[in-house]
Amino acid sequence: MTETWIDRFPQLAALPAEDRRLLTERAGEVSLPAGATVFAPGVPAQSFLLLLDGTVRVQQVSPTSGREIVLYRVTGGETCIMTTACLLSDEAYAAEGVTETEVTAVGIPKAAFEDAVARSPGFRRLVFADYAQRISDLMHVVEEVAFERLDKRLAQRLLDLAGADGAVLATHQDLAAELGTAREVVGRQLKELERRGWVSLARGRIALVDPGRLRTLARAD
Amino acid sequence: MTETWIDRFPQLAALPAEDRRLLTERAGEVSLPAGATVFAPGVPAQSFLLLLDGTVRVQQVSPTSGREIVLYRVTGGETCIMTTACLLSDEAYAAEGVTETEVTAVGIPKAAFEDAVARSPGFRRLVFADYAQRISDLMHVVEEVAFERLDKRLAQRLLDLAGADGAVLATHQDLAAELGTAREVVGRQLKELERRGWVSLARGRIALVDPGRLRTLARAD
DNA sequence: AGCCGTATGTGACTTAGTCACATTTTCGTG
DNA sequence: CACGAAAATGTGACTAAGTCACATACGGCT
Repeated sequence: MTETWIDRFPQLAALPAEDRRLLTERAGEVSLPAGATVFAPGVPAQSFLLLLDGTVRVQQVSPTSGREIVLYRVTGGETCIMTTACLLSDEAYAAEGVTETEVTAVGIPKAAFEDAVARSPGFRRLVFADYAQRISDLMHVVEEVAFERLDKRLAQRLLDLAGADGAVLATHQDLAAELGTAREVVGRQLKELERRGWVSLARGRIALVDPGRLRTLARAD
Repeated sequence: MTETWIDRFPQLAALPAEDRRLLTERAGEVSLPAGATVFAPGVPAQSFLLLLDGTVRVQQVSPTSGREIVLYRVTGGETCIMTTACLLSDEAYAAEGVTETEVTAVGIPKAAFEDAVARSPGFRRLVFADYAQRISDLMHVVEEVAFERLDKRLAQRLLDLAGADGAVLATHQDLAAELGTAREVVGRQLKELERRGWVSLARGRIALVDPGRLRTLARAD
């Protein structure tokens, strides 16, 4: 038997052969360049999406101020419940999904998805687990925005976004959109972190000089 | 055939008799007094809940400041996805559900729920639609907290919470918990609304004197 | 009438967001 | 290589929101 995408996900690979055939037979692999819009308000989705490689950033855009906030990211092995939800219930969302890297994914047509949910307990578990995860993510965003201080949230984001070289490649505007705040505010916060010697700033790049201190700030009550 | 709870929900009543039996046979009606905790962090749920009467308020409590914010309300005909999600994927939530009125609900055991999801496309649609609705609710909260002004949000809440007599029975603390802010802030906002003659204040009661103006404020960009 | 718990009020202060610009950096093109 | 445009960042003055530490006020009970 040939190696298929399904073997790359433990929960799916563990399914009975019958269930796996159900999925592989009717699913098609798709690939998207970085920066592509996966879904957006007013654009109905037509298939259930399971990511293989890359990441999709899901963000909400303010209808009024034009400000943005990142809700969560979808990565390999995860499903994009926004498309699923649109597919299954015609809810209109104010969110949009954008690929951050090149992305390969598997698209399962609506009918095949329904079949799989009906016939495969394992697949069902996967889908529900993803919903639960996203709800958890959203609640975490609410908690942060409503209750946490911005310096703490920024420190956490910098740590999350840092590459292997300990630097974040992002503009102040990018970070403002991560946190749902304004560019100037991020600029001032970053300058304060630089004053303390915890980061060093360059155009489009923030080097984390003292990740330890940042971590302490991010964990502070 | 006797009238059962299932007949009260169009989506469920429309199911084939077979599917309906699946649900009614193994489900039990429960009833809770006002103010009861339906679920809370650390308390695992054991059945899928479908509300018949009353409302459950789902809120998030800040681990740090002790502040709260209301996420959404579950009312008749809706399911409590928090319990569902816990049931199906062991996610730990920071949210809690509290009955606001006396509540009657139907509890469907995990196994029966799984069966129904597998066998009944209509039931499946109901469950997924509820998930979609809650995700939509949560995104709305994020949008409000991150992007909207407090006076606007307060005006909207007052209109939402007003009884038939055009008054809201709530303390400043209650309203602060609705909006995820602090009591003093609500107090000041209310006083400003009173100064403008749009509401009149009494202990534990806010009378909406000029709902039209409040609506305009709530809709303002 | 006096008491107690709950609800509300207040001022001073910090943090965050807004607005209207000024300045700097980068990069492609002539 | 200079030039100009676009993108990124800086700044000050101001408003909005949240925090803290209290002071009062009210309602119902004994």
